[in-house]
Amino acid sequence: MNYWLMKSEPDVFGLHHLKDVKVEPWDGVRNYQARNMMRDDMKKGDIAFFYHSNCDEPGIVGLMSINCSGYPDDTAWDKNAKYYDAKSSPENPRWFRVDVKYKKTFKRTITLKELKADPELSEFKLVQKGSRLSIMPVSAKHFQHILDKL
DNA sequence: GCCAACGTTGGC
DNA sequence: GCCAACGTTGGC
Repeated sequence: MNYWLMKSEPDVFGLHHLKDVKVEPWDGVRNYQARNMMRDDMKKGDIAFFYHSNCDEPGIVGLMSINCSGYPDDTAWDKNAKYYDAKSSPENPRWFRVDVKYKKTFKRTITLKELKADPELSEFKLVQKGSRLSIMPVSAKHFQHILDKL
């Protein structure tokens, strides 16, 4: 089983939204590195941190599980969709998504500030300079270490 | 294949 | 709202 961290802006789609709907496609990702992870590496049963970005208190707010491994993101060929991409088609899909399932809301946010201050997490991509990946792997060791902060 | 211009992300 | 960092695009 693998561990992940996935970012979302709470004003657009936050953990509270996922809690309401339980299961949701993680669509609209238009970045090749993130796509490759969803397409090739994410498996049903994997666990992911839900990270709130672009907000007052950026950080990890809870847990979800991967409910379905990667499959084509059909919003890419929906002309009315925000992330429409003319180069993607049902015959030759360029973008992929997974389904995520709500698992848990933490009692408090594990803030980015806190993660950055932890020397044991210096190798964690999230805290490294200029990291903009919206989806990233988390080692089992880092995952447990972060959970232990609660 | 280089690289300048442009767009996006996301912390602050 | 600013801007640093990074990814993508497209001319050459």
